[in-house]
Amino acid sequence: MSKEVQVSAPRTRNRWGEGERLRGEILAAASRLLSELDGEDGLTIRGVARVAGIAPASIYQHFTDRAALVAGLTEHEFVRLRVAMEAAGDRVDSGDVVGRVRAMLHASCRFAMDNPGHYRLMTANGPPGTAPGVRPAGPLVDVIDLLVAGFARCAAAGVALRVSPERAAVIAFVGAHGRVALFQDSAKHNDADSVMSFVDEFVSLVFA
Amino acid sequence: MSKEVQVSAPRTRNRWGEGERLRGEILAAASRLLSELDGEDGLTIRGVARVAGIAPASIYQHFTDRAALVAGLTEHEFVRLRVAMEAAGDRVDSGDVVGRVRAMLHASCRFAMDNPGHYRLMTANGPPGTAPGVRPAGPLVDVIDLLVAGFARCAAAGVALRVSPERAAVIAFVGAHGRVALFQDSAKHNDADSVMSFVDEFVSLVFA
DNA sequence: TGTACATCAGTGAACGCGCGTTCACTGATGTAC
DNA sequence: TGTACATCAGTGAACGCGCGTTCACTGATGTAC
Repeated sequence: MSKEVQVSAPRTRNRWGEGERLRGEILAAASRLLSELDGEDGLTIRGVARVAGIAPASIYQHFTDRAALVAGLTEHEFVRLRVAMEAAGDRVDSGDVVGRVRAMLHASCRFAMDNPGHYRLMTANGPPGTAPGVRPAGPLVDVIDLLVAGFARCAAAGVALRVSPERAAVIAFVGAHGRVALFQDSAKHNDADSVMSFVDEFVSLVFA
Repeated sequence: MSKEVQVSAPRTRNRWGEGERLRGEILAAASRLLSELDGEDGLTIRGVARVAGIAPASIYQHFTDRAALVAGLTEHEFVRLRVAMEAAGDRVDSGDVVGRVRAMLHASCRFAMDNPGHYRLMTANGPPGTAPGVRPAGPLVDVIDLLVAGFARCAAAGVALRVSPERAAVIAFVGAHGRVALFQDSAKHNDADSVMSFVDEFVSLVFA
């Protein structure tokens, strides 16, 4: 696999009042870069600028420094993940409550497998330390809340759970995450089918 | 927290024929460095040399390049993890088959929580891709095999499992890993007790 | 309508830094005769 | 026993590189009068 990264054609600058568009282009370039070279280390100001076809200095009009760029990208990708999970859930007949949960989990696995670099970035740096007693916030919690709601619908529909919906959600997500993360680079164990069936097996464990 | 890293006192060189000792000192220095600055990026040849109190060039007598140093450290830490898990298992009465499995899992969680940098290094770069059909090898598989044996002893002792011992081992380890990895930086959710009880809950799911 | 000025999007060149790696070396300790 | 040489553990200085960041700038487009 080549380490070369495609450099865009020379760009034409945005028109007056459309300067904010470059922010999006920068995030898109960063996202592309992270897909090709996985690992946050490869995600440099200069590298992103090269992919975006702009001068490194231009990035500083939209992000105060490298950390802000990485944070911006992370948030951007979390939105993508949540949207993908919700869409996958909605694609399943609303009567099939268990199927909806499974579909959301599958979507998160697919996201992780399709975007290993992004996923690592998103999960490597967890949410900042949370004071005890306070309900933690952060994008990860939002994702898990999607699953909590899903399991709660199962319980409401009369599907017996061995644990609470909150617990089930954490167990399922943690399991899916662990599975994908641990065998990320193992060709044999990370084909989509075996991951999905592992996750299904996992889910079935929380049901009575 | 200070970013300063304690620099050793000027060292006295090893005696004739004892040059190999420096290899161990280098690994120890690298390990220390990884404890204080977590993240593989901080693990530089020059940084390790500083901590070890030697010249950067000296590292090249024991490791061909930075990658070899990182690989050496990884292997070194995997040995530590396996030893810790085995010792924890042996500390439990051999009649308590379930307790032994739990103890091994707890030991792996404790290792991960005490050495987040090391653990990330060990699990971030999974084993190299394995050809389909071949049983994958690698240090991670060795760790999981410890658990497979543990669950197999449970089954042999008449404790009913909902899945095969192999499956149970993967599920338990993946769950523990996911739990620790996902909430690594979240103060509220990563105190030892809550991790251990989460893992116990997890383990109980695989039993009938 | 012209024209001076303000604002915008974006740049080129330079800075200092820490990095991995190489190379010829130093000085102590062993060995052959 | 002496002495020449080999081997060892480890070093100092230099190399070229890519990085994050800054700063004064350029040229196009809008606005005030």
